[in-house]
Amino acid sequence: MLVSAKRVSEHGGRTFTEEARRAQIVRAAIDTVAEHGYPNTSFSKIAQRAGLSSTGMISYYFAGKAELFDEVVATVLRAAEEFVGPRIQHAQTYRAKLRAYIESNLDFMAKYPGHTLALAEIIIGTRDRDNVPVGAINQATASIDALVDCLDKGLAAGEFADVEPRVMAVAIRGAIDNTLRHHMLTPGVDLESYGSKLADIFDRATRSAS
Amino acid sequence: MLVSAKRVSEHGGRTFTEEARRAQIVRAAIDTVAEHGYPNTSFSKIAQRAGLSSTGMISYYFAGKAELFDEVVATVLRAAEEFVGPRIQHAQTYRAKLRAYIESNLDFMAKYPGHTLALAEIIIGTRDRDNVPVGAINQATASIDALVDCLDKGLAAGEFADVEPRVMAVAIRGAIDNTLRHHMLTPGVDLESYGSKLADIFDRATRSAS
Amino acid sequence: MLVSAKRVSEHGGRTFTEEARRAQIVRAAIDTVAEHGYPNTSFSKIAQRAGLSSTGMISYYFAGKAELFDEVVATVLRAAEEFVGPRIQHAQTYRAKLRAYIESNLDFMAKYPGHTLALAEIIIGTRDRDNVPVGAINQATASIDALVDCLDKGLAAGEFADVEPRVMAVAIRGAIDNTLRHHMLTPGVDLESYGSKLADIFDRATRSAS
Amino acid sequence: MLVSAKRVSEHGGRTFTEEARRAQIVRAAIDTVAEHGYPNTSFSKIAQRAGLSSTGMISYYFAGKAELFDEVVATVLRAAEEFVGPRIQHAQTYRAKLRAYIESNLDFMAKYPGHTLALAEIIIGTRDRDNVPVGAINQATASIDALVDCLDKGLAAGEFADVEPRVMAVAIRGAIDNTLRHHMLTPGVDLESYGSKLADIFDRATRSAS
DNA sequence: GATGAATGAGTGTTCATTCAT
DNA sequence: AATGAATGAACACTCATTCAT
Repeated sequence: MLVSAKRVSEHGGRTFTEEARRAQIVRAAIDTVAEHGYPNTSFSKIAQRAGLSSTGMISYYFAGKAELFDEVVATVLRAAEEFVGPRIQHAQTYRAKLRAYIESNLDFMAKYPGHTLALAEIIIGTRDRDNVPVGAINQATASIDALVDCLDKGLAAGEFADVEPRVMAVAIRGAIDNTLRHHMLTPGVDLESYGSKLADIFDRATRSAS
Repeated sequence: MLVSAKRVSEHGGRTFTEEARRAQIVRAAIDTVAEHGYPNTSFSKIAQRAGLSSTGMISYYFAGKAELFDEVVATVLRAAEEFVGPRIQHAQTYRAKLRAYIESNLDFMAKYPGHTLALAEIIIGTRDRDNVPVGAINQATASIDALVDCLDKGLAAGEFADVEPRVMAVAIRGAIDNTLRHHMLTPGVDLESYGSKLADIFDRATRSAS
Repeated sequence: MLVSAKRVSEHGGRTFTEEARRAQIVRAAIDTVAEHGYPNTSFSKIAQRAGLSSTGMISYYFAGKAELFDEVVATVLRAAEEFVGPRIQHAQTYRAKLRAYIESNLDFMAKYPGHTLALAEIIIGTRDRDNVPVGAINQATASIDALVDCLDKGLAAGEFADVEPRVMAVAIRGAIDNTLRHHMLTPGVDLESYGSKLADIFDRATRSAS
Repeated sequence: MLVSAKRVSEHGGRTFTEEARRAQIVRAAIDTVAEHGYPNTSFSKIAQRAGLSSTGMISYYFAGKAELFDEVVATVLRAAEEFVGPRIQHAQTYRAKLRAYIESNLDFMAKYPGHTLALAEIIIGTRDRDNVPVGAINQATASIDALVDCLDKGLAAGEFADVEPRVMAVAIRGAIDNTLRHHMLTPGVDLESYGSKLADIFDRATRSAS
């Protein structure tokens, strides 16, 4: 049997050009959601931004609306993880890891505000056919679980005091996301300086009340 | 000229039945958004839930989609304010007011989870024709501003240490909202117990690092 | 048998107040058509302009859309006839009557531009259920017939030369109506001065070519 | 890159089939307006007549109602110009040109009564959002201006006497259009014979009163 | 593999009319 | 006699998806 001339990437047996097209569409989808909001995002707006002549192309490359936005979410999360992950791992103490988590998240937002905004819109707006916001479960819990894990270990190591890890993790994640939202509405805000201040808040919150 | 037999309420010269219908539609809209998500909410879904024969009825009572959802937002915010306001005013110190703010917000969410969920979806999903999420600005800043004011006064009174009021306010609001979101996804969570724990977190965060 | 307390006018057994309401609605309809055009004229626009609280009132006083606009047409034609008729009758020769017809028509238009505009829009736009513009037939032929009659008699009296009455009548009527239309689009035009010039044209056209 | 297999016409980068569909829809629109009148013309009536499965197809090929009817007007005017133009240019004197204008206009109407009728309805019925019948301005003034120009030149050449060009032009145009209207209502009329008689009228009207 | 064309259900909104009171 | 409320069909238009080529 001959090997196919078209090289196939590791992603579900797709060719390189196929993968490139998908990436192009995903990028256009991110930008469109960021600009128009998820409810106002349609295939035709995405196709237009991607420079495609018809919406049929999108359906050709993605099985449906759900698959496209799943890929969008995955893409943004992957980018965020690549940006944030190393900085957390590089930190020595759990307290330092917590600070790195908060600050690097805000740095990522500052660098890719559209990505983060689109992510939030899609996660909140997407539901499966049982009306359960299924994408949200995966993503939100994944992000939260990582934080919980960090807090758990820090507690065990005696670095944090008086912390209920899950409550704290949910609060931190919400604080980070809301900071972006606040930033989008009041453009004067400097996200980077917010990072260290936000980190300060939760640094203090994880100390004993003394 | 005799006084009209139809009694007119204080709301913009509308009759009682008119006001009742509007309230009925607003209620149905809240429930529909909470269940299906804002992007999947249509007039026909709302009409169906409200037991109306056609979507035309909704257009008959509301000038447009925007007016309906403006009223939804206003209704939920009014309810929240009535619930939360007195508890904050009743607290004596600013530190106590902060705790009351957090706890009563979570209590409100526990009591009317659909209201709060719908509110968040609409605020995030609604944009004006310049793609600016205009409802969000009004509401979000209003809620944030109230918190900032409380923190400012507490700082002046020497009750809080090391606080940058706006950063802190944004964080608190985000933590509260995300707690609801987390609660919706993982139904086991007890919102009321979360309230005091969340209050603890920000109580500690507003103390001096010692 | 007792006489009804409500006085009844000669118009199909309607009371005075009824007739007043109808007149009020007809007036509002004329203005609305003149301003928005016949295709954009709806009962709600008319009701609004007439100061009525609901469109139901219009349906209450008029059996349907057709009856309302029939009355509008009749009203405008009656007004025009009252304005134009005496001036024609007062003229001594048929040539003078023709001039009087043209000039007084343009004077009427100058005085009630909305009426004439609305009339034209409705006549052109209205069809019965067989798609025949039925109102138009009645009105247009009535107006044309009067002109034809005048030209016929003038011909018999030897005042006009080389005239095919119907062709001429249609041309005159069209010239008059188009002058109004032209006036509406280019507001600088002085309708009154146009009247004598238009009369000159057809005065010459009815002379022998010699 | 290879040249696309789909051939593209010169009209705004549209393909042949696209252009064909548009023409088909425009044709159906003309017929529908001629039969039902402009106010009673809807996308669904047009789609039905064009043999299309849904009104969505029309929106697919035309950006909106306005674009469709703009194209209808342009199509009819183009056809009329192609029909009328050469006959006017072929005439040697301005007096002959005037006769050619009137007669060829009526010949066109006799050949395409639906086109002309539809044109008149759309022009009269269409307004922009300031209630200005904008299409009318362009078309009516264009047609009038051509006539005015002819009369001006004829005056300068000493062919016409005692003529106020604009008044005369408006009268001629109105006479022509009204003749069509009259013809539609009373089908016995022979438009072609009307043409020479109408030309006679304005031929006489442009001679000196002697 | 790629695409332009087509589909049909769905969107919010307006319409003239009816009806119970 | 008069009216506010309600109706349901129709409106122009957009949607994600399918399909023949």
